[in-house]
Amino acid sequence: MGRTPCCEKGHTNKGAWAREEDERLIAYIRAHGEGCWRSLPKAAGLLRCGKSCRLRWINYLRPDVKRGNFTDEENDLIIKLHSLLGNKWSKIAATLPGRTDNEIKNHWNTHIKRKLVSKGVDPTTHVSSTKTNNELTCINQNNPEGEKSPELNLELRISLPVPSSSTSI
DNA sequence: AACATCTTCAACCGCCCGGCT
DNA sequence: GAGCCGGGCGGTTGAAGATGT
Repeated sequence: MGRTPCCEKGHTNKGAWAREEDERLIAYIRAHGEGCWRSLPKAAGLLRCGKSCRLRWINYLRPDVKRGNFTDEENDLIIKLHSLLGNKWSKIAATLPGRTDNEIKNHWNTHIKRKLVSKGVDPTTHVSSTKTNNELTCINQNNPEGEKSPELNLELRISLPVPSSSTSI
């Protein structure tokens, strides 16, 4: 309550981005880099709020963003990370180069979640629904935080990005 | 062919956190 | 230490396209 909105009141565009808006945003960021999102729209001549620009750039326009076609390896990794981290989409995205938190979140909600349910696995707890109540009780006692299902026997390694020739810019 | 229903995903909303004054 | 501000995050919405009847 009482919090000022993220951008000045007045007419800002909402909804889908027009090609011209994309081009303006790309051109501005190419020229000036990612700076202050709040002042960017005005500087770039866009009738958008800063948050909208940031989201559009990060999820769609960034040159290194990979879109669609999640591989089996990526799906497996997302499932493992979700069992460890829960809905920490940005953390999960950080381990998948070129993937954004928004895309992973969408992919989880539309594809992976359903896949797990069809296999009888609870997508929230990652516990198989075929477990008996006793088994579930044991699991919960071993894992009061509910962060990780022991039976998953995860082998997860998170490593820093390898400095490679792919350093663009 | 026309309409209804379902699915997908880009984008918005509001809250939280951390840096700055 | 307190308050403000901007950035970032996660949940949710709704338009557009796909599929079913």
